[in-house]
Amino acid sequence: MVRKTKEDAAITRQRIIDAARDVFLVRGVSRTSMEQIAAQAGLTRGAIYWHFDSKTEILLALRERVFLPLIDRMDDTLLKAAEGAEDPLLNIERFLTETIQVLNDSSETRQTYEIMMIKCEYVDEFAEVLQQIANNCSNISLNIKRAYQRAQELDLLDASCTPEEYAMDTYLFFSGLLHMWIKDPENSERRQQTTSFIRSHIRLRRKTKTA
Amino acid sequence: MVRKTKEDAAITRQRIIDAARDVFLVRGVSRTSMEQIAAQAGLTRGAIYWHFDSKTEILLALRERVFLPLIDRMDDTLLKAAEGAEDPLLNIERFLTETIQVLNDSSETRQTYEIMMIKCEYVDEFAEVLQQIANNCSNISLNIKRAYQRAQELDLLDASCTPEEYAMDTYLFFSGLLHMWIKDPENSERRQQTTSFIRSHIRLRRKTKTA
DNA sequence: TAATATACATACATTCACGTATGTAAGTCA
DNA sequence: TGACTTACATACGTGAATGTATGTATATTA
Repeated sequence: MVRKTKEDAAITRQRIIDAARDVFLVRGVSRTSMEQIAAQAGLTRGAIYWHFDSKTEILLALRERVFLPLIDRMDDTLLKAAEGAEDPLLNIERFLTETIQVLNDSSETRQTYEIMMIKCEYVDEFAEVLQQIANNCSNISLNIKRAYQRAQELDLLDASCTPEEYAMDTYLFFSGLLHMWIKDPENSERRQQTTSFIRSHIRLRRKTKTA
Repeated sequence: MVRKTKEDAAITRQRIIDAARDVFLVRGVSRTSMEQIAAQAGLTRGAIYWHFDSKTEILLALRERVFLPLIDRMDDTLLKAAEGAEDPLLNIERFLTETIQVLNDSSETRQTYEIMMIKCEYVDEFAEVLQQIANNCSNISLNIKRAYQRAQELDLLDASCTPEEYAMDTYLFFSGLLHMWIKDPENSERRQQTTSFIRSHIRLRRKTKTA
């Protein structure tokens, strides 16, 4: 069994990505060798070098496979919050909850996030990834702001802050929440309270909160 | 000039740490070799191996030198917030502002944070560092909670959330703020607005905000 | 069905970083 | 003042990872 069909090759490629994710998670990206990835995938380095030019490309493939769908999903939810007829605050809450839910449901996503957050060094070729992430984040930030502006139009917002201020506060909350969630051990108390944290965060912003 | 006095040796040790910080920041911890650190410090690997057993020990020394003082300072400020006679909310705000101020003023602190956040992989020996950081954070989190409880006793808190909820929200805000601050480029717009972000975060919690 | 491209495995050469061993001049101490 | 220790520099051996070159059996295609 040497030469495979195209479908087989696609499966092999995915096997490599999955294997890399497993090894990256345990050994960190830098300390992971091509040999280790190959062994985990039940292949040799030759196979890996045929599918990928370098370890960096594997990591990029790993990232694209998880980040892009999630970013799209987040953008969608937030766009609904900004333009939909429904309660924008509820939609922002939904955006936060859904994102955490994805991490909860998909171990692939969860592990990839963990690798990108605390098992990877952003230098040289990888500095640009940080820039891409920043771009995604600023887009999310913008959409959160729009949603809050919509909420203000609907007179749902407490008057103590501007939509811009609420948006930044929520963005920073979200960022902190992701980091906490990833770094906390599985089934930790805080992880399970996440939904509650999100609810109180949103509750703070509602006009009728003292009613 | 070979053998130095004890003071000279201490200076050399510090030179190594400073050099390591410079190289770590550019090349990342894993890609940095002892040789590169030595060159940056104007020494040879022999000197480094005399002062440190491994690269990990240099990184730990680098961390201790910056983290411990900052953690102490944060604990102090928060303790004052929880026990002092002054407005606890103002003291929480001060805690946030002061911490960012340290990052602003001390390039050593700023660079060390950047290394720990995005130029370092938390695996093997370094997994325990993550645990230590978690412990520090949970202590900070606890003190924030106490400060909010004190604020509630003084009837300064808006009633929409409990002190625990406010504390977690502030902790997550703080965490997100640090990450944003470190990742943003120098003199970025957001970095300069940090004080404003903090103010509105605290303003949200004040009872008299609608007055 | 022959030619060619594909999907790997195997083999090889090179580099690089590491740890250690050894050298050495100056400081320290009795 | 001599013996010992310190604070490094230098030299050496080793393993590990890398990239590439080559081999090869099977798909694919004309």
